[in-house]
Amino acid sequence: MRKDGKSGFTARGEATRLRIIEAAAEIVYAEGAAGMSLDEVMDASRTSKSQLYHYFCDKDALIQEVIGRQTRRIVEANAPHLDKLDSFDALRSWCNMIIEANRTFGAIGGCPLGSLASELSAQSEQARAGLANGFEAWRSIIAEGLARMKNQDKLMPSADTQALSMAFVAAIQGGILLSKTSRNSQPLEVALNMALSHIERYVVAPAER
Amino acid sequence: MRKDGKSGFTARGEATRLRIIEAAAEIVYAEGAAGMSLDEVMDASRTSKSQLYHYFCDKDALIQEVIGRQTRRIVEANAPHLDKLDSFDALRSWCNMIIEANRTFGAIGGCPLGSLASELSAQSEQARAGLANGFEAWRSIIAEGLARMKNQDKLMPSADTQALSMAFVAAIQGGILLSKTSRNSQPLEVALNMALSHIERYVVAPAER
DNA sequence: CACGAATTGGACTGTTCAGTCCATTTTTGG
DNA sequence: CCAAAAATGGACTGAACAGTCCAATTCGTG
Repeated sequence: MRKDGKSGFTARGEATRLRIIEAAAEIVYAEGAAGMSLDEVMDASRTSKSQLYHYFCDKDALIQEVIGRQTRRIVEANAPHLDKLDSFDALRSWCNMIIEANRTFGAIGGCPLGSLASELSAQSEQARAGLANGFEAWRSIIAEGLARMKNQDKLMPSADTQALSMAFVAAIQGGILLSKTSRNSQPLEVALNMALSHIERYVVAPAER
Repeated sequence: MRKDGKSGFTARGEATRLRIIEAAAEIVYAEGAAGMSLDEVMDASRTSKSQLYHYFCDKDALIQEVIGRQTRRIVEANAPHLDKLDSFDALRSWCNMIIEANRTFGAIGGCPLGSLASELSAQSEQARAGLANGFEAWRSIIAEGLARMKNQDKLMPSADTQALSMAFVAAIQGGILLSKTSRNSQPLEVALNMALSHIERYVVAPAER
């Protein structure tokens, strides 16, 4: 047995494992965790039952991996924007990216993390904890971006970056949910405008700095 | 056959029908629509299979009734507060009611409408439409309350009550989702504070009126 | 190359579930 | 009180599904 990293799987095995998670993530996004059948995953990932149970101890374990993958994807998609947050305009353009992304991919399925959180938080403590970590990771990079703005004197010292970032995630989630339900991007736009205004109160006017 | 109202069922039949909807609503709230089995509904409502199919053409039709029931309950719970909205403080105390209600009943299950919307909007066009109506009914009574405040010169004429009410529902939904996932009421509180501040900008100061 | 480990194929099982069907009981209106 | 309609009981069916199991194949390494 060759040890590649610490996974205990060979390169081929690891590739299969990833293919399964990828396929499962898509199906979960489209049909929910309860709606995903292992047969569908087998078809979509070109694997067999024994492979599924070779790499994951049961369906719940696979769902848990899907949660991790979706968290990583969201953080990866947002970090580039948040890492160079240096003005209120930059914040606004990040919001526009979210609106655009929702229009393009999420108009029907919504936020992959939000949908899973809604479905699983009350059903599985393990899933709930994983999803809470996911939201926290997301909120955290937003908070860091805001903190950076504060350090650059773009935001007032009184701005509570922890609370502001949390409110932002809430606005995103609520907006996406209403947009998905009404099939209209307006609720998300309205919610993000609220979140932006909320932060705008703490923006330091150019003259002041 | 006696015609009671327009339902086509006798009083006993109508009572059975309601008992089924009530039981289904509780189970759906606890386990989701996909997680609800008809056998559970039968047990909880003390009915048989044939009764379920006598009153509802299939499971989807029953779920649709559950959506209607939950909408009505939310509107009924909020209307008393929103009908006498006459100050920013009244708005604030309505928010406190929401936080309290969430702590008491919804800490685990979240918002019955929000959870269903998240689960079903992408799966069933009929359910999505029903849920969109539900959110719209809720938003609408909030908008009416804000409009009343505007008529009483408590809010500036420039306040867009339609957009403000929509943002409020988004904040509620996002806050409830994060609170349910993190098992902490703080996200909901933070989100509602944001929504309140957002409206506070349009409050007419006592001196001005 | 050979041997053990990793990987894969796929049949099989037991359960759960939505939906069907027919028989029985209860109620209603004349 | 009696026929017709409404309401109910509950067995049954077929499909979907998670999970098990054993055999076959491929791969890595000495």
